[in-house]
Amino acid sequence: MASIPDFQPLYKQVYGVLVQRIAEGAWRPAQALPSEQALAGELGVSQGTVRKAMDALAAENLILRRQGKGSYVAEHTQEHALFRFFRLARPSPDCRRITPQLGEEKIRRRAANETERSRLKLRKNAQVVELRRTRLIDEIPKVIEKIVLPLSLFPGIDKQQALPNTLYSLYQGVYGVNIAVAKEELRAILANKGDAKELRIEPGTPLLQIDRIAVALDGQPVEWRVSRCDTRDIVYAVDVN
Amino acid sequence: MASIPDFQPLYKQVYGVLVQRIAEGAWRPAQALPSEQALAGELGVSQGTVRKAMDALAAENLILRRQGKGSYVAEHTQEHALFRFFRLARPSPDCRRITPQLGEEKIRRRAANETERSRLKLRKNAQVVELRRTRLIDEIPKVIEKIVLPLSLFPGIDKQQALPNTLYSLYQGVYGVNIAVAKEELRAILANKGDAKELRIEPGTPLLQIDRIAVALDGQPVEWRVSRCDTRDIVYAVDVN
DNA sequence: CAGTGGTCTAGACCACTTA
DNA sequence: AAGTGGTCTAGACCACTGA
Repeated sequence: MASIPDFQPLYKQVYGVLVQRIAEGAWRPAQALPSEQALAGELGVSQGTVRKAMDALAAENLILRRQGKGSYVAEHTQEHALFRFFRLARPSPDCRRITPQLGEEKIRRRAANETERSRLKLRKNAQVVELRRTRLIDEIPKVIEKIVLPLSLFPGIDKQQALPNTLYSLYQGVYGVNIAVAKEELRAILANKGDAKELRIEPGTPLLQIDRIAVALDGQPVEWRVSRCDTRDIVYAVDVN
Repeated sequence: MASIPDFQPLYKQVYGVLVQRIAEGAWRPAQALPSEQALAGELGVSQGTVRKAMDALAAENLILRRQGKGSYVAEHTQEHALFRFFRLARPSPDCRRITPQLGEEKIRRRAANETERSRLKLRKNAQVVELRRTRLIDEIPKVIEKIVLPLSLFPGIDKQQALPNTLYSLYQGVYGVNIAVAKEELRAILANKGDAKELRIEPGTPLLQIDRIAVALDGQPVEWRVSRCDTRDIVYAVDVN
């Protein structure tokens, strides 16, 4: 009768506890979690149950397990975070992933507009930080990015010097914000005059626009990013399975 | 010393056996596999080991498990296959998936050109079937597709009447070809005159081009598909995690 | 009711890491 | 050598399905 969200299996409860602790920053990135035995003892379940929960965490790239060493909160290192979210590659049959360089960068603080409040679920009068930058491939600008962040989650990020290539490691390391998933929407558009100037191309060149909302472990949207890419020499690569 | 591909864990061997049997069509789609107990007995391992292998199969959508009933080879039904590979949706905040209708269709048989031989790993003189069709959304053509198949894998497919909306269920049901993954490459292009006519738009409209190679369970590329989409009202949606 | 997959436990042994 | 995760087993009980 009761349509209460029914009791979860033990291993899912354990999973939930661990996610919450990671989200709270109980264990810093790259720091070892307690061993399976220790957690099993603390939580009063068998080692196998903890294992199943931790295997699920590992499958979602939330932790990294290494035989003989231990389990670690997954670290958004430069390399890692790049290839997790940056999906541009050379077209087949080459298919090599691309490591982009950073180009020009402008950052400013301002009030959120209506679109931003809606996409990022912000209150009226919320402040955001807007970052615009270009990314270069082989020294040539190929991507322009507009990144919008709620200032409340990232206080003083606009005063930070030298933002890294992959912001997600900064979010995680400095602000304790772990990105769980990113929802992307792709479409084809035409370069306007501003795009054309920054990318050194003709207005009217087709561009791939990637509209991304990054969602943290707790389900809150924490970043809105719109990228425009010149895909004449590179492609956006996905594996569907 | 020996860098021989080392012995696999038992459950991976079991996994391999099961994949092979599915690929061979030992169990037809929608037909029940033997129970965990039965397989464990037959293969001489414990039930837990079979379970781990089958859980992996389920995680990859190769089989479907249902408590109380049994495990089934995943069926590429219309609904299923559509939402697995057809990623067009309405832009946020709506986000509903789109079910496209079928429009015009042309099919012909011919020799493979060099690009096709390379993409599909075909021999010289190989024959292919080329299918061109449009897909409608709300009665308006939004996508044009060019699909190229090796005739050797799909004999007589060009004589088939009434090709379904989702070809993958046909490949699986009639030809025993199970699609394991699809590798997609996306880029922005401009509509040429032919595109424009079929989509009833102006030449020079930006289109999202999706270049997909579908790979079967045995690793063979079995379909090359190039889709061109008018993404002014719809988007290609991806979740990255 | 019997049979299925889902959960949970307990314990064994192995492979790898570090000291 | 001690501690970690990885594999494997055996057996228990539960929840769901269908005859």
